[in-house]
Amino acid sequence: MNLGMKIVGTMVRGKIEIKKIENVTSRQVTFSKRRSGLFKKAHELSVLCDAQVAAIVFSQSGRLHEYSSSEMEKIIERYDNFTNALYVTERPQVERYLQELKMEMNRMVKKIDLLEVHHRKLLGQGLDSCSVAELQEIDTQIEKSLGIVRSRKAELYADQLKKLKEKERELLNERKRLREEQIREMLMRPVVQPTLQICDKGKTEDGCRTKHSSEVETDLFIGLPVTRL
Amino acid sequence: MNLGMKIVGTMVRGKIEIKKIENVTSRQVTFSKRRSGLFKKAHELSVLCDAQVAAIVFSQSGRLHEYSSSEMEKIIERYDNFTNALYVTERPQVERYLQELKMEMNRMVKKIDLLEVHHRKLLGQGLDSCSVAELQEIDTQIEKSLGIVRSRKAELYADQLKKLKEKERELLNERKRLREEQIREMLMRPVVQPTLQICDKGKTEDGCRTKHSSEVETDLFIGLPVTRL
DNA sequence: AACTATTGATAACC
DNA sequence: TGGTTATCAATAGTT
Repeated sequence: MNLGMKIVGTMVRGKIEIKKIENVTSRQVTFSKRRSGLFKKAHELSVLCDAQVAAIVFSQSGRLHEYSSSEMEKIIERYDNFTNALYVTERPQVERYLQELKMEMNRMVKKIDLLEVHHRKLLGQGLDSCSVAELQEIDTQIEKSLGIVRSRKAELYADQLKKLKEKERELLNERKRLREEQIREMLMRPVVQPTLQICDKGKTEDGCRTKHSSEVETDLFIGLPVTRL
Repeated sequence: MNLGMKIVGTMVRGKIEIKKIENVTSRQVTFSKRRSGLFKKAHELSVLCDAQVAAIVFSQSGRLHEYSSSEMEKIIERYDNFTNALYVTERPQVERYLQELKMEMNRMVKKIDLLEVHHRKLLGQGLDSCSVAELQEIDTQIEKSLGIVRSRKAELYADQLKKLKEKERELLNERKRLREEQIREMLMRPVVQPTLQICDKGKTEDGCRTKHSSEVETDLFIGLPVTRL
């Protein structure tokens, strides 16, 4: 009956290209129809196949439309499980944890403040707000500390002194022992040795030179014999 | 050609009831076909109407199938915005935030430790690990602090002293002023007053008696006239 | 919002 | 799975 009204050409009634509908009214109508169609299909799928189905649609105007065969949050949570995202239901736990962290930080800030105030007072800063009684207390405290520090210092000095004395004694002993050994060696050594020469003082221009404050009258030169040109 | 094969009764080919398909194979086939149909419809909706569309489907076997016209996480995030849930995509942000908090806490812990160590040293505790140089430094610091505290104390004492002296002077001035005023009042008072009588010395047995070291020879009696019987 | 010609989807079957 | 077809469902264009 409507044959005469048919639009000429290939564009027959009902067939459309899948591309954005430019006519606003037409687009809105189509959106409404197809949206309900989509949700109907989603529902049928969920029922027929016992599947969990969710569909979320934001219209161009920004309005939210949704279908879900069961609670949407449950489905998104399940989806998140699959995609390793943060669970929606983790929120309370995360928030509790954040709360705890923040409280802990507050405690620390307070502790730092207290410490710093006291610390500064011990350093003689920010005393303007102190009463005489407070000042007296700090004075007492500092004096006590000074006493402790000084006695500790004295202790350390005494220790060091003791150690130095011990070392001195050791060194003296060592020197004595070395000197005795040297003399013994000199006396026991055969008169002629290949790598050992007796030189006159100051005659070596090169090589190691060892000098002992000993009673031995000649220096000993240890090493290769000096080649004289 | 297939007419003879038609299922008898009302259930003609192509028409089905929307209820769970019990035949497993049939259900799987239907699921597959309808799922792709759903996604196709979703896609067409998004293109035709310039909408943001997402579809999430869990098959009964637990497999995830999804369609989204743009990034799924963006869509879910937008959805969460509407429903006041924790954004799925917040996870990285939350984790970064947690990291920062923890680093901040570490910094604070270190600061507290440092402060406490120094603080204890200023209090003369835990000096065992200190070298002589450190001890000397602490000694110097403490002595300096003691100087500051004491000068502050001295300052406060001086202040108090000054204030006391001022008060004393004020009190003295006040006393002087009061006395002078009293005298002035006495001198300026008229000689005869209804309530003022001149009496002979010692003659009044009763009433108030005021005695001034003045040149006035007679005493002044202030009060009701004595009734002589 | 309702209508209907037409296309699109899909159940049943292969 | 993938293809075919009869049939029903969806919907574009219209009222």
